[in-house]
Amino acid sequence: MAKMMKNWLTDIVNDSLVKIGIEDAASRIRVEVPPNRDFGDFSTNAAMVCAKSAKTAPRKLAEKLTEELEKNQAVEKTEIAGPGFINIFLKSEFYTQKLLEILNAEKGADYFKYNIGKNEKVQIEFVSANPTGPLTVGHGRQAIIGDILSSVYKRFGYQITREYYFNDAGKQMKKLSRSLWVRYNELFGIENEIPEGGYHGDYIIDLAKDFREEVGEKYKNIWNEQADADCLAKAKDEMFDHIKNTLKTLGIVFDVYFSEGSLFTDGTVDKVKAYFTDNDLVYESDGALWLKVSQFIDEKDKVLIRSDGMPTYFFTDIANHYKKRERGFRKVFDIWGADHHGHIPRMKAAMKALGIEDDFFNVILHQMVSLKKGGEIVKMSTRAGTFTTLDELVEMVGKDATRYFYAMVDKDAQLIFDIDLAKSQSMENPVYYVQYAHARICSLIENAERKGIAFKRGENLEKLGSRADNLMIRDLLLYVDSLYEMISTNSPHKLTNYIHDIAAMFHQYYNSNVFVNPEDAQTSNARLNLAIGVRTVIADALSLIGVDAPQKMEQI
RNA sequence: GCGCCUAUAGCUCAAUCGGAUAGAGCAUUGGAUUUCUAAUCCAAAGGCUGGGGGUUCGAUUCCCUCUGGGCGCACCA
Repeated sequence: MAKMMKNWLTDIVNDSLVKIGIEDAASRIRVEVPPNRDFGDFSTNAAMVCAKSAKTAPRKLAEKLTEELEKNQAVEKTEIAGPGFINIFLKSEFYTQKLLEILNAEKGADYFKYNIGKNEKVQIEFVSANPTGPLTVGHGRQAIIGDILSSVYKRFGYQITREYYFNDAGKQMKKLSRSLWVRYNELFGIENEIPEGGYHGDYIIDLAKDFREEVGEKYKNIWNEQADADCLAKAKDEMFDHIKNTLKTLGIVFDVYFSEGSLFTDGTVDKVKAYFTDNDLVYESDGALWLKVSQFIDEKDKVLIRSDGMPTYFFTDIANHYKKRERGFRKVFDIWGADHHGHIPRMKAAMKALGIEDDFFNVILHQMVSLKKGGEIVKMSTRAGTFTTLDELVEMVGKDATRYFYAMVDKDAQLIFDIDLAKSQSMENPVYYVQYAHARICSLIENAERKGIAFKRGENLEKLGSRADNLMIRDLLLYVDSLYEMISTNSPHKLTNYIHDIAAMFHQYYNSNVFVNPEDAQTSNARLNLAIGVRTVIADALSLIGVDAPQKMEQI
């Protein structure tokens, strides 16, 4: 199992601090990568942070600290800079030893594991679109965020369930079946109105044609319960197949598709209602049942059951989360678009009302996605049928670019997807930059074999040791750190940033170092080992992002 | 009116719980043994980090305020 480099070094720095008589600094000191590679391999702010309590000038304290630090076996030398930064250089032997660990790992994934989750059951719920139409580019964003986070949480030892929550009963589904029926009848020249809030999209027309093939004229001008049920079944099944297929093209498979309806049939909804009633958390007013959320947060009370007897979305979602807790999850993450953020406080209030632990319910919010076409931002609406679907997007730019592009933008920033750009210029997409680094290394190995240099894993590493070698390995060692940083902020873009940097480092290294030199087989082999270390990290990162790591790049 | 997110190079975005000279890609300009695959590399140019205050050794980051953009404020989901 890999160590997190920064933590490991922070411990070393802290040990040194303790030895010079400074305790309790562990939580405040940090080890970072300096902004300029010439400064050092790592740097720490320890002397600056501790100066006040030690009643010593930062640089003076730094002198004492570096003396202690240099006693460590891994440390080559230290330097004091600026207001009191301590820059640390580690020994080449340390780096080659670490490279060996990466190389000797039978599978990269095992070496890069870091078990902090302790097999805790965690659920990540995302997409969760009702089967009323194709997925939009907005759904795509949470599909990718959810999928990548799931993979990385798994890597950190959590038992992850990828869950899709859907409602295939309610009011919207009724409108869906009626919309289909209207379109079906149009095929016979019979005009009816698509219901208010119904579905106008072209995909309904396609469905209608299919439906006519299947049932002929059976429901021509006939609307009854049977027609409703058949239209609903047709629309729902087709839409769900379609959605699942879209997700599959993006490489996403859910562990559980959870039906909202089951919360009613298995008694969960009744149970939650009884709990609220018993604990005096609800009251009736205007014929509706209200939850006293105002007891918990600064908001007005909310309706659980409408005056017509139908439960609200709020209520079923409370039941959904109650059920999640009952199903044994210790923690859940819901990935929601920013348009749902108003829902968060009241859900938290409901969790409190139910006596569920504060850290159980978590929302990962992402900002909205819009499309740019012909230089203009396109507004999208599922119900009006004016949107670009996720399929269309994947079709245009491909799975890898779609995933990478969604992942690389901070979830808190709005994502504007420029369709024309994605279509016209593949060079625009940084995914190729990373993939190319991987392919380049593959071809290096091939080339070495052609020139009679048989690759020997883990040998000749003593030939490494240049500054460039050390820094390349240092960056590889920061991989697990970057994964950890990613899940501690739930931000997939940290990973794409990291791996882009690795690719850049490698491309630079490649241009100034010869890998395959028949006249110096030993150095060649050492560098090939380094290259394979890089490839291992890139391949692993790309697999977490869900992007292919090609052996060869097609030339443009 | 209230709440959440956001504002960084011409464009799309980074910047490690407050750190050193704010970095990449694309676009522009000039270069790289006709290659270990040039989807690469090197260099130049491009910034009062939306405006103004504050906190401290130090602010793109934290606080206040103003302005612009997105999204919410239902007996919709």
